[in-house]
Amino acid sequence: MYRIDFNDFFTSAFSVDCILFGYSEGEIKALLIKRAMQPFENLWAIPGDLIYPDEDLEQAAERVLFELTGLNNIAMHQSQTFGKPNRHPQGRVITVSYFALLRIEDFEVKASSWAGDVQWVSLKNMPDLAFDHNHILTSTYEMLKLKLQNEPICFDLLPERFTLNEFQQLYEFALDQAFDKANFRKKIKNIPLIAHDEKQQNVKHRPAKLFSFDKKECAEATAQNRYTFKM
Amino acid sequence: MYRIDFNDFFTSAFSVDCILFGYSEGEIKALLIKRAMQPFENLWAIPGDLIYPDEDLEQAAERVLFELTGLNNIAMHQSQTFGKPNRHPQGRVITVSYFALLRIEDFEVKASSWAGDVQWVSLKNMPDLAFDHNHILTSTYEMLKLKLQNEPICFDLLPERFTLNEFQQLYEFALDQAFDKANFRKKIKNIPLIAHDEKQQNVKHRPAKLFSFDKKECAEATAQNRYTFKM
DNA sequence: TTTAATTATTGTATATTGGACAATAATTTA
DNA sequence: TAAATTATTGTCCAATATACAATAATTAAA
Repeated sequence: MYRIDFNDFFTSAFSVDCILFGYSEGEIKALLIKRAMQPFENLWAIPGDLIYPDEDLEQAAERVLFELTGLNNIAMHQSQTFGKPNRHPQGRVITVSYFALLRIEDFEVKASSWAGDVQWVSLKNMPDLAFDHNHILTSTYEMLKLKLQNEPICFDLLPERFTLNEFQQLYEFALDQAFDKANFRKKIKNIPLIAHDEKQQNVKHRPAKLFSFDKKECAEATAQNRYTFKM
Repeated sequence: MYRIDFNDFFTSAFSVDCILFGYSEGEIKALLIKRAMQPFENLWAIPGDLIYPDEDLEQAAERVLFELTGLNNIAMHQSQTFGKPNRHPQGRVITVSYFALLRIEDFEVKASSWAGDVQWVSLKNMPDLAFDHNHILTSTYEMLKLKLQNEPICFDLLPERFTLNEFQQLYEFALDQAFDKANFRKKIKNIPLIAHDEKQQNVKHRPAKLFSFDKKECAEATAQNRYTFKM
């Protein structure tokens, strides 16, 4: 069989595209940049970058996130890989998409060298994006919904201590679906939470109790299939 | 030895690794090859190959499958992408894993140029594999279980017409879990099946009715979240 | 201090689903 | 014709889900 030389294969690049999901004003949004360079100059796009030759994939995703937001220590989750031969006009670039969930209020985005403008855009009002980014965004949102219900990623979005209402709202925004308060609390009974004595501050009504996530117990439960995040 | 040039990102290669899952004798197995070349010569490995520069990812996965089994028209499903910088001793190779479900009896595997031997190996009896293939295999099996319960991939494994028992056995083998016949039939009520008048042939007992999968109705139902494959 | 307003939290009654198991039906083989 | 085998359907009880109501805790205004 005909085989081209091994080194001839080393003519491609790979990139990560980082989809940052957040919610505010009752909508789930993605952080987009306005491209400051060709190709697709001035079009909105998912922030991403080529991966350095000695860099791990997840490491690259976290670097892009840091450059854009200054945020460290946010876990990025792998979604899917996109590699149609002509998806990038300047060469063969296969891209791995990663996503994270963020609290929009928690930080300020900074335009970086490769981004002229940065903005949170509602998924329901998405313009035409650069490259195949509309497709990547849609697929990754599906993956978010799938993983949210099968892995303990919900806690990446919440602050260390949170109220059960905040927990519920996360599901409501992400899945775009309303839940009954009382029933939601029943469903999460097998998710290991730690109840604290501490309460919400500075609210104009009865303050809610604060909870945190029991990571140790959850790791055990996960291994034994004892929890579910299915709503 | 391959040398990294930091100024040129186009110095990496991509491969696909194809995990073929099948079942026989009450066990779920993966098709492995014995490597006929360096590196990891003589070790068992997941069949895979570098992606040609003008080749789509899925196309590459299907090519590898065809070279190994002679099978066409089998849908390959993307699982995850693995890219630790040193996972391949000869250079930076990022690999995208794909999987398919097959009926072991339906075809004969052929050793190809790059495979000295080919064998179905039970997941419960897995030796040390080449590269990071044990890790890839484990992750991909988890993805199989996840997707089986969230997407209509179960029908890729079954023949066009199948009995409800065959349908049930697929779940039992893939998830490694037994189900009650009567209850299984209740659970699949929202999966759109077409009942035929035709029956099983050449069985030594009451023949079962044959069913097929209503792809059109399922596409609609999928879009509207009206079905579930959750067991 | 009292009361209205607001939200948190818990409870209850009913409907729906899940699981164990039994009953019946259809076919082949002796 | 009967025994054997497997398919298919039904039933009872337990568990879970859903709708909705009741109670509790707190703030703010009267």
